[in-house]
Amino acid sequence: MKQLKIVFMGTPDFALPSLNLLNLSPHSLLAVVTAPDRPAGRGRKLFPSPVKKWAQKNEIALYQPEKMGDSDFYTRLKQLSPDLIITVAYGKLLSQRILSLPSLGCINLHASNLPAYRGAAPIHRAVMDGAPCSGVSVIEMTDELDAGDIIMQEEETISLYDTAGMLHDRLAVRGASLLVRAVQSIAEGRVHKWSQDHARASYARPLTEDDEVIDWNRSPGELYNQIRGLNPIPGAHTFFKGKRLKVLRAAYPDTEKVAEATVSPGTVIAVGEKSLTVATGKGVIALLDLQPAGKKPMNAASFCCGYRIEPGDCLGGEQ
RNA sequence: CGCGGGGUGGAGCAGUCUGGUAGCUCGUCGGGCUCAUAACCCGGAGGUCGCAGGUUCAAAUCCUGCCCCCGCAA
Repeated sequence: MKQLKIVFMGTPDFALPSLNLLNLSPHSLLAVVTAPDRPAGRGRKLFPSPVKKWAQKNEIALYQPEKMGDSDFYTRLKQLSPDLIITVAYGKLLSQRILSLPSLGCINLHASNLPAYRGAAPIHRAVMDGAPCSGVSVIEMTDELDAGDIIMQEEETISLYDTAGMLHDRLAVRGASLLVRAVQSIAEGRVHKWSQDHARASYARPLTEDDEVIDWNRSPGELYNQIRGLNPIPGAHTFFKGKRLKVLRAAYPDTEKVAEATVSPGTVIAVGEKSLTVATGKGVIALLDLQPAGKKPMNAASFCCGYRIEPGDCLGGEQ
């Protein structure tokens, strides 16, 4: 078996399990590439990406090119002469000449069972859609986004109680394992790849503000999926008394028990010990965990204690 | 110097502008009612009001500095 020289590109937490496993593998991690530090958070301070922190802690060479087309970066990359470039949630598209630089090509770990959910937010979108399963795919990179041949793939069941955060963590770990096995197969020269069924491709659009606002006219099931699909970040939100109110968790709407709401969607039906029941377009949904703007997350009981919400009050509207 | 909200018994909040009795809902403890109860009634315990300094006869409240938490935006 050949010991591969690898350059890794990634940015968020999702990439860390992959880095850890690769670092333990017999292959050589030449360098790590991550997005440049940008002013972020309150006060506009500069924050390093999780991958950058990992690289510093593990003393791996680190690059943070502003642009993929940067010729200095390309030169350095070429000097490293990697056999393989691996990307895991890097956040940037690779230029054509970088794609063709490594002798064994570039591969990407994607958090879906491709060709479903290509693109930016596969985990959130899958849960928001109420999809029964997701997965992890290791693919060859081409100039088309997430469309290259599949090297290895595994399916992951999404339970009715999964949140995007829970699925994210599972896929990061499973993906790391899959990635290392894929690298191994490449090193041993026994890759059995297959092309994606492009006719069945779907895209996971980046999340926008509109995705986060709760439309109480939707059905309880749709709202339930939206809420868990956006948990823990960025969170689904509505408005209460003019202020933003995140809805972090709702009870699974049991269709046999969902009463028909006779009031307009968004109206509070009942204030219980454990939940806040709200009318929707086709029944009711019980909210469990909430977070008013400027406050920490709290359960429905705490929220009802302090915020004096009563049946008849209405959620929604604008600021 | 990006914008903004906040730190008050165990939880969530009001009170701060207009200094002067520590308030509300929930929880908790005890008692009562009840066939019974997480329901209802009565009663009790529990708070350095984030920290430090200042003003004042008097500071949760006004002034100064600091620490911490969070929402938006990126």
